[in-house]
Amino acid sequence: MTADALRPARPVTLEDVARTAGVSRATVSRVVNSAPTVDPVLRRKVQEAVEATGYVPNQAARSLVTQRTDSIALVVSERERRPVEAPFVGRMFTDPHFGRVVGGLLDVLRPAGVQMVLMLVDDDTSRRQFLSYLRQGHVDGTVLVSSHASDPLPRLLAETGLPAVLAGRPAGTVPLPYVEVDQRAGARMAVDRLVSEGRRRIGTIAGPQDMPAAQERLEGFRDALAAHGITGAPWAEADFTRVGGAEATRRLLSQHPDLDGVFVASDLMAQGALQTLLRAGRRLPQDVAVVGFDDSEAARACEPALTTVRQPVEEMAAEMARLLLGRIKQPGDSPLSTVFRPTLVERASA
Amino acid sequence: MTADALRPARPVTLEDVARTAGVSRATVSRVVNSAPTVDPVLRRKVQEAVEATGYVPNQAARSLVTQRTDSIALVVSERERRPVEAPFVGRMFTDPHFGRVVGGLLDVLRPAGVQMVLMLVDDDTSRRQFLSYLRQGHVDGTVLVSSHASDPLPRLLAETGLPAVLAGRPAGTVPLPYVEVDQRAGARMAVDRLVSEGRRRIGTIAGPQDMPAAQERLEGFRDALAAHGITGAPWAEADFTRVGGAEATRRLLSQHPDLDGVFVASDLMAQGALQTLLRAGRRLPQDVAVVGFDDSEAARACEPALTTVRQPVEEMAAEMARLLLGRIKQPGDSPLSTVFRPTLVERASA
DNA sequence: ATGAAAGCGCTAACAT
DNA sequence: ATGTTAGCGCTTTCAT
Repeated sequence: MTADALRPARPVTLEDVARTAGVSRATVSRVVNSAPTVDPVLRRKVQEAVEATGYVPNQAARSLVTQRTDSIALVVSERERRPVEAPFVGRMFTDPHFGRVVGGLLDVLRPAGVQMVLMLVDDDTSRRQFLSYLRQGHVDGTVLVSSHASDPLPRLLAETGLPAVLAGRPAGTVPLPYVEVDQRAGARMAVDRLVSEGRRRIGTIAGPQDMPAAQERLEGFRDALAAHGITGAPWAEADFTRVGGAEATRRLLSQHPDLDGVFVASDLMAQGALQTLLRAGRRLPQDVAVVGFDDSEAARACEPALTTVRQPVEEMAAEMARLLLGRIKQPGDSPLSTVFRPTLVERASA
Repeated sequence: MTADALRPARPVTLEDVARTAGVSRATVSRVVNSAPTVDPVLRRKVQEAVEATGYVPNQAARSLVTQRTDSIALVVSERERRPVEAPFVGRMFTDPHFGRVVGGLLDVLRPAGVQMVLMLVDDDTSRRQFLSYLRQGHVDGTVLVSSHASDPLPRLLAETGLPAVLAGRPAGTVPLPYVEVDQRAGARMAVDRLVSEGRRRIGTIAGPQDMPAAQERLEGFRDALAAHGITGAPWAEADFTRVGGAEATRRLLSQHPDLDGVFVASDLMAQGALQTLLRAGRRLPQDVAVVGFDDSEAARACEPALTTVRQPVEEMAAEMARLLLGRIKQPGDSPLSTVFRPTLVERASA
């Protein structure tokens, strides 16, 4: 009946394990970090001591010497909100897209033992705070989701020289790897579908034209139509929200009541577009066929279910995590971006 | 033209600031941590030196000595998925609810300078990993979102004795504070609305009956109907997803084709319910009135827009953050839970 | 009010 | 292959 019976409140350290196993701290450290050069016998002994003591390494101490934290930041950068608007974070978090990105990242990070710190940047102060956080070495790298083209953060992030990956191609030229889907190819698939369904009076609801992704979807749309000999197709701009999509569709429809096909640059906006079309008495897809973009849950929730361009969000997020971990390991490697191929998911709306 | 011109790659430390300011490290530390006992003159000097050098404290070093990390974990605990199912994380992350919780938490954590680490627990391994992570002192506290009643995590978390707050009342008796909405009151509001609209043949689509929240919504529904002299109302159980809601409604409808009102225990399920009702040829709300629960974006996306019981998700999440920060500061305080009042949001479906 | 000095727990040379 | 030792950057007694 020794004092061992009651485990002390004091956390177990390397020292304790070393004493229990009858070896030095260095050896315990080697075993814990699975260094190759350890005698199998001692290794067993240490492993048993670790088990017996319930030892868990102290990350702060480890980081202090290794200069690594085994964690990365997922940074969501949004446009500053005016004081009138409510508290609580902006659009990104209420978009189902966000959760899927988190899921894809976690899928790669967890097996690698890397934690994810979630940060929101939406004004000068939070941007400054985030940048010091980075420079402090709080995290080993960053995945940045930036939602607007005028965002200075991608460039500032690149200037830190620290490992980072962008979700989507940035607006200007930023020397940072990014992951995205081939926007033009996606738009082309949508158009081809509409045309093959016999539609000729085709319009589009585009996303915010200060965002590269939205621009490319619009350009891809036009190029694809041109390939079918159609030019000057009508379009309206919206903000990637459902309500925005509904309003833009109203504008488009009032000017072009004879539309028989619409490419909507996001499923959320398409949800709004369907509402507007239905209320305007159009039958879907008989009178107007609609193709969305994303293949989010919203597409399935639509009535009729939405034919849409699938963006493999989770796979893309997983790739971002892989790219980032790679750059953390080999900071010298040249920044390699990845572009995914979209696919068309055929449902009822077109 | 000194060597100062080119800032060294080596990060600035307390030592550097001390030298620049001509004081000891201790004094710099006091200034940085705004200790009261510092001469105003020295304080200025130090502040200037901090500014000049661009000093940022090293969190690892600080944590090592303070035993605090200024970060908390947001843990999502989900039921283990069968190997057949795809990789990538489960339901929680694709639920718009999740993003709103994140938003509410961040709203309180950011001003407090506390970071949020996102973790997913979905099997024994990840549960064990999370618990060591906690015991290692990686984070100062935990917000746990547990999605199923059989989850052992709330109890295990309580047993660590570390600061923690639960999102929603736990299944058994767990000595941990929680935040939730008054589920029964919410169900009563829904029923009262349906009854006041003249409905008498009322049914409900309940959530998974192993979840306390789902149970209480069902009980509240029955109690409220009883208060109106209605008993034996039909019900069907679903899993809080849109598809599940659609199927459950089909079952309910086939057995009770004369229903004229339905309380659906979540907006997502209500979205599915509306689809089923519409396809069954019911006019909404003339033939069947529907009331949902949550007031999520899904409610607005419904056609017709969904009358629903609003759960102030962001406010509740903010309260969780406040509770947790309080317990981190005063671990002795008794665990105080908070129950929020729901409100009815009137739209077109009832 | 300030400084000197002792660690916090760990890893990585270096020595053996 | 193993142990010894010197820090990593910071806070916090303890003197002064």
